[in-house]
Amino acid sequence: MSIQSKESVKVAIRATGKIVTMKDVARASGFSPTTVSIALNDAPLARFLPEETKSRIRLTAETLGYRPNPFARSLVNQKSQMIGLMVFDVMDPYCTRIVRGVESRLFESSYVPVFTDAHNDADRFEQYLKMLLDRRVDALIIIANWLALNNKILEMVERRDIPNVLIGSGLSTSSISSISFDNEEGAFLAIQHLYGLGHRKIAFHRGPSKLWDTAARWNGIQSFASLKGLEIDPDLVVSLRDSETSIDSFEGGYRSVRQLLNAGKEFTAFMAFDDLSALGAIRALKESGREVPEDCSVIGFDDIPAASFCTPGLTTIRQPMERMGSEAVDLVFQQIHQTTPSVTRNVNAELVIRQSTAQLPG
Amino acid sequence: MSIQSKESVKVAIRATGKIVTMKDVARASGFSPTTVSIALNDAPLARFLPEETKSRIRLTAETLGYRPNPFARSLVNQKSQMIGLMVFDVMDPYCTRIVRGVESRLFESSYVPVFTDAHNDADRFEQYLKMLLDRRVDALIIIANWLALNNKILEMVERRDIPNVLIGSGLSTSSISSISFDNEEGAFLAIQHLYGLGHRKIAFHRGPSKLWDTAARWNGIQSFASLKGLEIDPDLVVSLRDSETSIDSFEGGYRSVRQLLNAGKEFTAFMAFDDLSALGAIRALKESGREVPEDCSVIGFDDIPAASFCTPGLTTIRQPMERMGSEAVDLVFQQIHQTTPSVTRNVNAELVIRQSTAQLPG
DNA sequence: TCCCGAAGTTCGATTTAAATG
DNA sequence: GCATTTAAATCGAACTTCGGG
Repeated sequence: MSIQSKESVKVAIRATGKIVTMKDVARASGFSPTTVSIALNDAPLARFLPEETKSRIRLTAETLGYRPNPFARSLVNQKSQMIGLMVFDVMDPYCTRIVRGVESRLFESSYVPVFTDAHNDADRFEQYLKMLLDRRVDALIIIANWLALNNKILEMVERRDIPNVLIGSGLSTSSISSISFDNEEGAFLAIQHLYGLGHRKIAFHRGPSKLWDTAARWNGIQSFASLKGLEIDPDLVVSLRDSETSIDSFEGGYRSVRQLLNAGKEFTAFMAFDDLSALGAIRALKESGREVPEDCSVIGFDDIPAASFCTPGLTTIRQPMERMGSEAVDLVFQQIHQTTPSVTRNVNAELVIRQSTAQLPG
Repeated sequence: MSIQSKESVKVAIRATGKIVTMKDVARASGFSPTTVSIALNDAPLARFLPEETKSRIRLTAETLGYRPNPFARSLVNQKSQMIGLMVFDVMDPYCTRIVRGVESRLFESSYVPVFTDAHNDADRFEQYLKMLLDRRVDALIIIANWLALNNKILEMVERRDIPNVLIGSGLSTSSISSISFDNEEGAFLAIQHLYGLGHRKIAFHRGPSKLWDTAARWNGIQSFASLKGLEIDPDLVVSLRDSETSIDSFEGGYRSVRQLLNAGKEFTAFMAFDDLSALGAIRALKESGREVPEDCSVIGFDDIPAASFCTPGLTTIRQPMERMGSEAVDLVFQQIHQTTPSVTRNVNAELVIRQSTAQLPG
């Protein structure tokens, strides 16, 4: 009786916001904390507990509104059930869709992402890395491009020996996993598309030399060119500057096309480094009185959201970013659960045809 | 001597990845764990410790590479140093910039955001809410629009009595803080701009009735109209459907304009509900052979990134989203540190003039 | 010996109350 | 009694070991 009345007090306390602990469940159910723990976690020993006991414990836990304290739990098993998500720039539409992919897959699990954004700055990245490590995240998912190549950072990750995966960088070592996109194939598809529409005088926009992707895409272009005997006019090749951050590439595309136009170069198609620079290119073309795609076809790379929202819709090479995100999660889970060695997984490119490219008249 | 050699063993162990605890620092420095804790945290009692002691402890902690275990710490002081960030849809460009704002301000503190994305789904939102609460986040920052109005959810937040702030919803109660945007002012500025350019036959695009913003913006429009004696032709008012999620509004804008055009309505300007629907409107106009802004001016709302990347650049009402994000952080910190009551803070609208609006000829 | 259940230790810190010279 | 330092309790759960029927 007195126990009963104590319990109703407890329930009243909970309603006022007090936290219910396992001990409370134990008291209320009449079992010891040990038994409660075993029952609620379906621990190995739980097979010896009669169903009656287990269900009674579960019931009281339920009615008391018991929720295990994650800190206590993490303290004993040394797992945070959190994964560190490191992005180089959320404002970059490229990141956004990857984040979505990561989040979606993570939601199905009991893990939760701790979000960090490096603002395209290596120092900030490093600080965040330390923070995440201090917080004992169970794994690291890194969306890196410009700054991924900072060796100091990679070494930090390697030394900690923490499950990890790099998204969107060709790099991978014996202790660093990565999801990489087939840039070469993507560029090949892009130029193939333009070529198929009859274009021969194509202007090319190379990315920043610092960026891994640049070389790979250029290889794709060259392999198609040599396959078809297409000549690439060096005068029609412009490069994005290294200093530019991802979001600046709009400006870069704009400037590059103006530069070509001012120099009086003739071309019927422009293959941009990415979607943002393609949009910049379109702006420059329109300002000079040229219509897209009537006077000049433009093709981008990435398939960011804006590519479909602009008019004309931008033909582009789609990176399956959401899938890259979810596969990254799969990869770190493998490492967490089965201590799998690091691997590299590759995803394919896809051509998305919209309205910015058209058959060359004549 | 033997102590010394033990220590070098310890250091060797650290190099192989073993974790250094406070006890290790105590042993190595020759003080008790208590003293170490006091010294490293600059606890009140630290003022009784001689500088000599403190610095020696700090030094050994440093050389041993000691990092406090966050779980143990959280366990005693019942604080996670994490804040829950709840977004209704990361893919929505509206969210992205707010996330940046939140992250930026948070970086300066020792807090870290746990990221969740509701995918515009109330159930998913609720599940995430429970997860975050179970994880004992110290506060909640919620970017909500469509689904914020779900009372069940708000009640959950209220009952938990956890520091919180809602971004982008007019709502606020005695226990829910919010950052709200002056939609009325924004809409006023927009129509004022069009009016100032000479437009009188303006088509309006109302948002979904479910959405708080819709009514506020409409008020802004009407107050300007009555101020200037401008007549609003009911035939030129179209509404976005409720079922549409944020990202669908492109389609909504497109359909609305086609609808007007098919019905043979005449208008020289179109005031969209948001940027995405404005971009949809532009597509519809161009497909019908109308040029923007020559044949029809278009104004958006929000100032998402794509607004500046498209050609013509979209004139729009800018919501200071990054600031809203960082102010949200300020608000929850106030609640965490000084247990301030809930408040509502308002931020102002700003007109951003680009190329999609022009003086009415004649 | 077989269930079933519990006491006690551990995780790594913070904090109170007390002890040392 | 003062200036320093520390033993011991605590946070909440998991797990190992041990005892009673």
